Amino acid sequence: MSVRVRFAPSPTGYLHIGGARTALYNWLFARQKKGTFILRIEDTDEARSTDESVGAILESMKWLGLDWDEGPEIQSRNTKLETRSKGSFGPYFQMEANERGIYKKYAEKLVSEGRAYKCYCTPGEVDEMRKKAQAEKKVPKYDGRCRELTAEQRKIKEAEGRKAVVRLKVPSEGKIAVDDVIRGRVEFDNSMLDDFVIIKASGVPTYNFAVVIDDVRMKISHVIRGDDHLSNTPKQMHIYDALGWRAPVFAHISMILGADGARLSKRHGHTSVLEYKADGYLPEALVNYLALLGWSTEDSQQLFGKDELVSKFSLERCVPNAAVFDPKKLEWMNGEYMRKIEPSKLPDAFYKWAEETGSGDKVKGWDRALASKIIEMEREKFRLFSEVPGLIDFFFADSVEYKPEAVDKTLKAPTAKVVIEESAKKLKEHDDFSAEGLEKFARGLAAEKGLGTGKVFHPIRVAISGKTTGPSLFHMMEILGKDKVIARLEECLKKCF
RNA sequence: GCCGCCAUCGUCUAGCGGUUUAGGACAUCGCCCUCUCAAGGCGGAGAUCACGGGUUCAAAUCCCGUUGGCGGCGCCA
Repeated sequence: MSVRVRFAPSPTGYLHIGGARTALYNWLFARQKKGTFILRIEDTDEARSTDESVGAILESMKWLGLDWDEGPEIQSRNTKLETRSKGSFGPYFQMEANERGIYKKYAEKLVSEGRAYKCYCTPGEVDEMRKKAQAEKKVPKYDGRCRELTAEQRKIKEAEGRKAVVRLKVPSEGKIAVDDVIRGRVEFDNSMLDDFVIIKASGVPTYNFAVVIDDVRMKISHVIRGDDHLSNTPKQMHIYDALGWRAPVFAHISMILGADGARLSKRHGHTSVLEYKADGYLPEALVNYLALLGWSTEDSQQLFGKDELVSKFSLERCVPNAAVFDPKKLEWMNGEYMRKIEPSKLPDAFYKWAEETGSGDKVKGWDRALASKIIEMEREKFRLFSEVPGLIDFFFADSVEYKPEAVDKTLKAPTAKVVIEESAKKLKEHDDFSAEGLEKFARGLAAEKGLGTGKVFHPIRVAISGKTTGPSLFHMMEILGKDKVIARLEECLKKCF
């Protein structure tokens, strides 16, 4: 049997971290098994689905490198959206299938076979039933009053102008089992369930119904999805049952939590994949981190190339417990991936990021060739692209911004002033502005004044950069050049003493 | 409320009855390297394996219960 899996997001918001991990696990599994990975947009929520969300999801998938293998030819629909993966096809959309009457066809089949029935109760009436049941400390359920309606009674309801939903007949006794790769066999009492809606009054299928129909239509072999769906699975099992279909293999992966143990949400900071892109994370790093959130190898390996993830991933080694998202570790990992980028390619990668994320204003006015040189030199400092400007912009500034802590720490030293004065004066006569030549100069100055090298190096650093951190002092001076170095030393004498 | 899932260092996890003084990674702390920062190297601290009962010669590992966390109980997905 060939492996066919799908990622089925609902387009009601951006692709978030949890969804991205679900997509990744599906993708990894498909690639490893040489199977098919399908993207299916579950847009049956008529009120909340938006095209912007679809666009954001597709963009996120592409950025993460999670390409899908199948889908309808792109022609009429959403030509504005760049929806294609590697071929000339987009994702599947449930509303498209709905327009073709697919779900309705199956629902009618179930009705004609007596496995489902039309229900004319209004949402208000059903709500009342639930409230009443709850008041009696019973499971809040629909009471099945439309189950045995005669043709005559239906006619009357319809004449009243009532719109019907279709409900599935669910046995009130017995149990139904879900076999899950990660959790083993989980049993549910049928008495917990009611005759749930499979087709809404609008004619649109509900989530549980559409999922099952599509998973079967698309011959999905393994359903890998979030834990939050485990409680829905018995409903879906009853649909498989009623239709006489065999259920796929299930794998419910655990949830991702915020630091406070609550389900990851906006208040925990960034949760959308695109926000991570904007923050200057590398997709390879996010993928690696997400893969490790709930899955691991026996030797606790941390860094994986994508091919390695594909070959080593396994559903059996996914843990059943929820994981807390740790931004610190992601950041560390991103730094690892930054340093994996070939030094000569880092500047272009940075500029590409700046363009794509609209961060161009931060690099405005920079001499690109010079900036590239600096970026390459400072490559080990960067953990995120977004912190690059803050780390190197002092090279391009017209005047130095002196950090108070830096001034306190080094310029307060009694010898600092004379060091800067002497440097400014002597450097005017000094022509070798190579890093080596400058180091020789500074060491010479230290010897001449009988000072430790630190007493010379540090004040100069602060005078020309305004801070105690930064690149190697002499490389920094070389790049800045004679004129700027002297100007900044003089600026410092005016401003800081 | 009912049902379900889960429970090992602060965090991600290894562990699948004896080889464990419970291993790795992030974070944290210290030392080294060093003109600063970063990177790197070395080392430390950090978990009576949620708690309580069993089963067993032997339990982090198996079973039951309690507690706690999370999820679900929609004409949302």
